[in-house]
Amino acid sequence: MSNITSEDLFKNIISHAKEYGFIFQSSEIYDGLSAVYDYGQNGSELKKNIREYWWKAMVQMNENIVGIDAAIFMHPTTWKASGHVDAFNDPLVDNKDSKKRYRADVLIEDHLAKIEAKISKEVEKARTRFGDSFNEETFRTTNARVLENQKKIDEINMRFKNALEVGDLNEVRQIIIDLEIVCPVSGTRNWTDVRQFNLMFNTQLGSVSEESSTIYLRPETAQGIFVNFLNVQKTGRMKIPFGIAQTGKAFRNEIVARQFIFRMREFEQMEMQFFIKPGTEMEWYKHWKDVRLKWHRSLGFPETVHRFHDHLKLAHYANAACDIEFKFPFGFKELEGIHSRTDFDLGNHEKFSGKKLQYFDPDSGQSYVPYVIETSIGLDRMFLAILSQSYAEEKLEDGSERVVLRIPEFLAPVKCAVLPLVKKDGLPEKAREIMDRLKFDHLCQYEEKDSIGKRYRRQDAIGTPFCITVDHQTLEDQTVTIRYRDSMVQERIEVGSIEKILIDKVDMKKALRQISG
RNA sequence: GCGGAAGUAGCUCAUUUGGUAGAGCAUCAGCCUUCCAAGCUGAGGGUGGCGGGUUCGAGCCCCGUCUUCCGCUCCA
Repeated sequence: MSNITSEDLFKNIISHAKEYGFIFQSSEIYDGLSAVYDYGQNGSELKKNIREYWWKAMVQMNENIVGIDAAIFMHPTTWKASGHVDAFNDPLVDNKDSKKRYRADVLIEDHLAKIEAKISKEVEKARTRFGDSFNEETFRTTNARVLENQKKIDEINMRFKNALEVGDLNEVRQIIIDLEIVCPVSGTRNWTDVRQFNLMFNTQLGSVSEESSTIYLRPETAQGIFVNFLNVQKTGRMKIPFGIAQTGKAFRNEIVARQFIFRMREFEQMEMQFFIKPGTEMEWYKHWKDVRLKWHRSLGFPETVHRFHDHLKLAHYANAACDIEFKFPFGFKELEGIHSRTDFDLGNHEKFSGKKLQYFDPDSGQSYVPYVIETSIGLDRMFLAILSQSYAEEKLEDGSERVVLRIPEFLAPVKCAVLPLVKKDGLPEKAREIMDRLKFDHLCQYEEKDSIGKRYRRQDAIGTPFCITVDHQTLEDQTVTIRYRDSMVQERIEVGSIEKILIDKVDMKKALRQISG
């Protein structure tokens, strides 16, 4: 459809996802939960297949990459070491007029700096007045105006410190109001409440609340790999370079979460941390960029839907970083990140745990903290990429319309539908017989309700790549028609050859061969 | 988070100053038997997002709340 806007298209994809059992809003009967979604009967299959394809491509196809499955709960110190506790724990306040958001502590500190500047000015004035005989120390401890300002600073500091310690955000707001701090943009004092935006969800470990300690739901899976670096390296006798892969849920308390499953509070990551010798990071960085792009391209979508986006402003842990972006209906957006994380994580875990996280290099006879190249892809985003790229509204030659999901065959939720042309004359029995054989290899569906055309359309809508139709001729010569989702072409094939043909067409092997060459 | 819009059956939508809620499609049962949706008959399904208020009476008016969408803002 050429005249459909991308906004409408995206809306249609979302309703299609719900109508055909791919994605439901979480807790919908209770009005839903914002930015949390459930995968339905078809969605969970597609998601599982994507995960499996990633896992095979990363772990099964690479001798030097192994997988783990670390717990979501981790020791709280993990997140101090990773930088998540400090970096994402700020009290924020908005100015209602300018709509600008500020860190409350920064506003107050800026105000303190202004008072501090006043003091410095007094000191400088005095210095020029008194010349060589000037004693700054004495001046600072005796001058009335300096003392008054210093007293102000101390009082504010004390008040602010207390407020933060007891977590009294109203008091923080009151400080801003009492100090008559204005917004640099609007110049007004029209402030919202001060709010704490924590990136991480926390919960209690321990059944009795008084004895319990606060732990976090992991905001990324990577740290589960880093804290197990030594365990895996030693028990697996891994030699650098080697990688550890993991898929699993992560949780982020997003301030604004939107665009369907693109940004969710609970989501699944597929990550691989590749441990290397320091100094070799740029070549490995390039290597994994190439490898990962190849993986994406192996799905057979047009090359124009992917592009690299290099990060100019780097995160605290990285010395090179880029995204593989995908052309979603709402524009190019990050799908996978490839980061050169240096020895930031392992180094910090060494510091915080007091354990040596080093690798002994037998060639050089030296130990070092390995550098890390990370590949990190959002499974839910990958799901959305495949869903939106596969979705097509078609006008057929006879004037009718169909909605079809051209999901790569080996990822499709249902691989094959078995359909008796009519619901009598022994055709259902024959179809059941075929179904019972195929189900050992693939997830298949049997359908006998409604006209054959209607059933084909239903299978198109969930992306089933093949339909096997049993008709009267089948009973005579043991042949059926196989009907292709994308072309709608039908062929007559022998019943006995169905299994072989299907396996050939839906096997993941073909795609894996493509990326391993 | 701020501003705007919306929420009626599984879906798309009606119900013209407030007077006991309807259609199409879908679903289910039966009939028909036909290789690309839309044949016939019948049935089920809604305390109008939720809570409160005004009123003799609220899907409709008012307030709150939840969810979604759009714009802004934020994003390791």
